[in-house]
Amino acid sequence: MFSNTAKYAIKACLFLAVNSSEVNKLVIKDIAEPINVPSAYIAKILQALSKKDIISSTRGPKGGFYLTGDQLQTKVMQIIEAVDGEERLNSCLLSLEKCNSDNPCSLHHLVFEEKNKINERLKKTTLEDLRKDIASGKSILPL
Amino acid sequence: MFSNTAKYAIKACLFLAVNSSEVNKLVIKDIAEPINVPSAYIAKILQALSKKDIISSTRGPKGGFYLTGDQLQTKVMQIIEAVDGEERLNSCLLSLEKCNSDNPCSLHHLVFEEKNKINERLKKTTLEDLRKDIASGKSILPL
DNA sequence: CATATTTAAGACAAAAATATCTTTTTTATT
DNA sequence: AATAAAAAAGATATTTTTGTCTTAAATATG
Repeated sequence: MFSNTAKYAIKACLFLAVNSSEVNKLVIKDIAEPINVPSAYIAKILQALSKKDIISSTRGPKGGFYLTGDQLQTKVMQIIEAVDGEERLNSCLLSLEKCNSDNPCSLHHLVFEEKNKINERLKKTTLEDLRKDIASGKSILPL
Repeated sequence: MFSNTAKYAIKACLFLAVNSSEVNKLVIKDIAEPINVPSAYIAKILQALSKKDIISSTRGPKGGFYLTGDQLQTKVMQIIEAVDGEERLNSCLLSLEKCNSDNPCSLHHLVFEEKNKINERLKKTTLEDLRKDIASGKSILPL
């Protein structure tokens, strides 16, 4: 469905949403270990997310990664697109260039509606939403 | 969503469903070109599908690939699983080992229902079903 | 200002997926 | 029986994804 990189990115952002703040920054090691992702690799991903302003970072002693209030409003889809590009989730199941409802590939109607629903949710759901679910016990932090 | 290999496999099977029969076998070149997949690569995939009895083949002059009546009843999901393995479509979005409704990862409830619906359809829909859709103009052959 | 700590950047490495090439086996036809 | 056509099998090559390592830049603190 999405790449490993995207999964890692979502896990890391969620972990930051739950555990970080502007006054409680987290260093790479303290993110990588709990979410169970190679630390040099997640470092690269966090770097990319930071460059796209999806997360925040400061260097030096007492530095680390964190989310601002604004960044808690990031949609899950934005994270996915930031690392996987826009294509991946929106492309046709059979990779046809112009598959759409007027010119549907053979699997189009099998998945169209549900795929759209999922995409709509990913576009609507924010890190803050997910954080609340975790806080209330509705879901668990991904480890 | 699924691998390139799975997409290629589905395309090839659909092409066979529409264009082949026990008395009208197709050689690799005549499958690879129309569906726009590298012929040496689709050859390997067809080999694997043939070994799993999802398609049929005979060697030598007048040989080639084709589907039997029984094989037209193959479910799309069987093709996907034959090349991608069972994991890919059933695994958790965040790759948690034990994500389920009792122990849901943070994205679980965002996609659970729709993912299930899609999977159910892929498990139910046969090549013959898709062939009919194509014959009736409801969808197009993937090229 | 020197030092230590942290992310940023860039080069490099390994593994997996995708793709190709060569040889072998099967089989229809002459 | 010889030949040619086709898939099967296996080896190799390329590309992409995933992962690591090294050096540079920034910054807090003594």
